[in-house]
Amino acid sequence: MTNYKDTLNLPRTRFPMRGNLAKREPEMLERWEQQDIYGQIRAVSRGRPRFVLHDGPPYANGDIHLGHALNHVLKDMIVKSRTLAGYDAPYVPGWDCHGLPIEHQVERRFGKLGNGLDARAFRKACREFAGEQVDRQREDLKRLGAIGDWDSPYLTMDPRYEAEQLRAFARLLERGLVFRGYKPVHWCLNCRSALAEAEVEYSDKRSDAVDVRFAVVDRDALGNALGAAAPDCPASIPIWTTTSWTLPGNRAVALNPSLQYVLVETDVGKGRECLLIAEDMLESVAARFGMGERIVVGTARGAAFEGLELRHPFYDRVVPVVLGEHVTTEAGTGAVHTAPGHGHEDFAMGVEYDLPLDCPVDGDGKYLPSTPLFAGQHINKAGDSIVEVLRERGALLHRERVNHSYPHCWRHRTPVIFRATPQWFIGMDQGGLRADALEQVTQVEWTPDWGEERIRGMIRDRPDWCISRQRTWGVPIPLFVHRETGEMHPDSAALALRAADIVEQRGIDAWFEPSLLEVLGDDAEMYEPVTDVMDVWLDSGFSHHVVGTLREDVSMPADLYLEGSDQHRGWFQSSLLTSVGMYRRAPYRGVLTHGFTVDEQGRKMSKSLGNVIDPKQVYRTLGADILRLWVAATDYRSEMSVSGEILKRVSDAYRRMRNTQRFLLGNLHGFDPERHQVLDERMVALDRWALDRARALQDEVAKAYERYEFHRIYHKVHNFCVVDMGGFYLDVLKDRLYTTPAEGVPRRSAQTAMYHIAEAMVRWLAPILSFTAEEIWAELPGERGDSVLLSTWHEIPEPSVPGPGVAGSGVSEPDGDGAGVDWPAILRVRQLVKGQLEDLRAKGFIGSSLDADVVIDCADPLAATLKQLGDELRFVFITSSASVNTSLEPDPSRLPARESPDADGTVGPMDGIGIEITPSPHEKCSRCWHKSADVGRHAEHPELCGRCVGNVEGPDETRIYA
RNA sequence: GGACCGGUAGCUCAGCAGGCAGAGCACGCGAUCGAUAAUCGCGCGGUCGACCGUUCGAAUCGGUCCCGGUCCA
Repeated sequence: MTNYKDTLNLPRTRFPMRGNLAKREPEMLERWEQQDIYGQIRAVSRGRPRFVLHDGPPYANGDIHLGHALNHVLKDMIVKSRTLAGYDAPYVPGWDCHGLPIEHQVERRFGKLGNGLDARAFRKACREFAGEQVDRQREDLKRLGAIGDWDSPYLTMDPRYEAEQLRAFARLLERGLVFRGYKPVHWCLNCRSALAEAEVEYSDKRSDAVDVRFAVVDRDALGNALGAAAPDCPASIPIWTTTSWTLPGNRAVALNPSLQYVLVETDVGKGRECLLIAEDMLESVAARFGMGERIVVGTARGAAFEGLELRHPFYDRVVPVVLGEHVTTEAGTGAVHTAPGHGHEDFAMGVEYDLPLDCPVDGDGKYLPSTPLFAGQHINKAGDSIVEVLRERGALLHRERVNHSYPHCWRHRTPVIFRATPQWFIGMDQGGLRADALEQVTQVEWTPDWGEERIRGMIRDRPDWCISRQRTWGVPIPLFVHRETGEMHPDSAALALRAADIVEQRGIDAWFEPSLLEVLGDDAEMYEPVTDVMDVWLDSGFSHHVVGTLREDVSMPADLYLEGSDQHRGWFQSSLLTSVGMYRRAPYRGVLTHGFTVDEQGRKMSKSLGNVIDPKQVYRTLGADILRLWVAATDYRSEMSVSGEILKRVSDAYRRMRNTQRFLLGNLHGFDPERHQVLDERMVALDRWALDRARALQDEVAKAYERYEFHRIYHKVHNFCVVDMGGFYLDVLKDRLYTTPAEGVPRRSAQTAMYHIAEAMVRWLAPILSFTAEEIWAELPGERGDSVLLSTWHEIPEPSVPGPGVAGSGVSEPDGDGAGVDWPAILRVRQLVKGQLEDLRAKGFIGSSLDADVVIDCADPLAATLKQLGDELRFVFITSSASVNTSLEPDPSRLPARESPDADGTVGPMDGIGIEITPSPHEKCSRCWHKSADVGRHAEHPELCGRCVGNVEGPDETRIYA
């Protein structure tokens, strides 16, 4: 017996079935490094329309977590897909290097500033620490396959960056946006510094809540306000507060002008007295105070009490009743203790009523020595003494512990306080900054679109931006102030520019050196430099200007900023405000946000839940491509779930796509696209169909990339591999590829289609599965560049000559696809045949579908469609024979396919069709495995069918349809 | 406490100009041993978060609520 297997063209490829990514990816990284892939991409992209994705700098502290990985993979997929779409898409990564967390790390190593290191050495240590962190993070991000200018990222601690930041700041000074203010700011006792809104987060805190009497000085005045007689017992307005430590700073009690207040006479343990309480709060207050009987003495709106004098509970001080809309009936008594140095609204009240602005608390949280009763005590420990004093003075009504939401330092997670101190601000309403920013917001494309509403609300409501920090590791605020008045130097902008030049040459330490005063010339006597540094949000916020100025390859405004949705309050906002402040325009044309990573149950990742997924762990075991595929597969607009199972599913999908490519590669063996392509009238109809499908899919894929809808790409490409390719086209193709002559048109036609599909698909995958795509690229036949990342979308050819169905077959061109063959109808019949085959298989009559003969009984036009394929129909069904019987009369009610009501391309049940499947009675050809009557007819090849004899000896088989 | 986003099969996602619930994976059974740690076929699987309303008809429109997430206070 001859071994006919040698006469077959079975797949051959070096491309392994399994990716072994953990091992192979690092090799690919090395290759990219050697060939300077980023430089090469820049070179081939030169002169194309530019697309700038500007990187938001991660903070240079700690190893990357899944959120970083997700963010950078998304950015990388965008940059790569834009490159493939024919853009010049540079990517310059950046790092945020100044700030408190790094100072803490350095303190941990070397001790607090002054104990171990002086300021200069401290800054040097910070710089070194940040540098190490950048190196670590950079290696991890590169390992994910992200391509970019990793060798020269932008670092906010680079002296050129710092200098350019100072110049940017000078521009804000020029525009008059910076001022010095004495205002309450969030103050972290651990940082010993002011905090910006964005550095504050709210969480629950347990506090002492007290109700305090503010005695009415003049009962007659109270009576007048109520339009009633003056009460004949002690009267007071109770306030409720959870921050009793601010009582020393009290300067007023605020009522809501439009709320109803009632004066009730009652006894809560100190004899008869009158209390003024918001009507809506009366019940809850009564319950809290344990009021017994009570008599309503009078009622009036809050407005009636304006200016009423009250006695401070423990200081010899008379404070007025003031009116504010911020007073609500959510909690308390409807009367709010007001300390202008300790709160926003309190401050506003102070401005309105010209109240003294006290802040009796120092930066460590201790009462100033000048504070009566509490001097030197720490506010966190003063609670008991204050309560004691209140009790002594008969001012305490009630005390309890409450849980409430309270601002915390987002670095320390400790409660912050409101404290009035002199600070530097960017004024939101000076120079029209707020209005301009709100206008610019509308010019930006926000994705998802609710981002616009979110940032608009934040800008509308935010207070002036406190930009000064009393810290060491940061860019100095380049201002000189008058030694006596504290006023800014009149030439501040120019001086800041001089300072920038100095910093550029000598580093930020130069700002703190005595020689700096030289820039002041004659004014050196009268002015001194500010020693505060800038809020780090300003560092990264200015990156649009700095990177745009320092880098020729990047132009601003950027096309896209892409960060987690939390950056609406962070970087998106700081960038917008600085850009509008400097240039009156937004720094970005589009802003895209992604959600956070959560576990399978949708829970946030946390160490305590034990559901944290470490990106390193993933790329060290499954490979970075799997992580990247997960990112692509998940709709990132809301939260993104990850878990072991999810990653396993993703790995399965990966293998599927990998193997589809492997099959294509294996069967492209011996195919030279230069010489072997069949793109004329000889191209087999089914191959035209496959090209049409690929072309249609490519349109969708390109569109989805354009819209950053990666999960659609994942599903579509995967579906294409499973359904169109594996489930149909490639399955059908096997016979033709394996059994027809290697050089013959039928096989070359199939290879032509597969070749273009592989070329197209490797590019679809490249932005996502970069490592794998590169591996495929290297195995594809034909001349090609060093890397798939240097190419653009593949142009899938359309055979120039109409296919077989069109000319005179009598069958009309149905869909415009498949060259005149109604493939959707055929696929529907095929589906039915598969079902029938399964029945027969279950009964044990057949194993392989090639054991069967099939007869389709139906009417026109389906019959004509099927008959059109003639003997080749059997290849579509992968049966030994397939024929069409038209014994059924045309019957409109049973018409299948296109004419039936649901024949809009969907595969539905088909009436009016009979399928008869029988085991083939014939011998099996040992070469092509079809069972055929003509097996054995050829004396020299007794095991072969006639078709195979031809394919082995000649003449070649002809294929027109399949 | 307020705003916004999400809740469709075990998993990832479609469907959301209202008209019989979809795909792929997973799972089960079977086939192939010429994609073999692979491939093919068949099957299984959801009261579309809950409730109420509009409608002849709602996953799709409106309302309330629950759960998860983000942001704001």
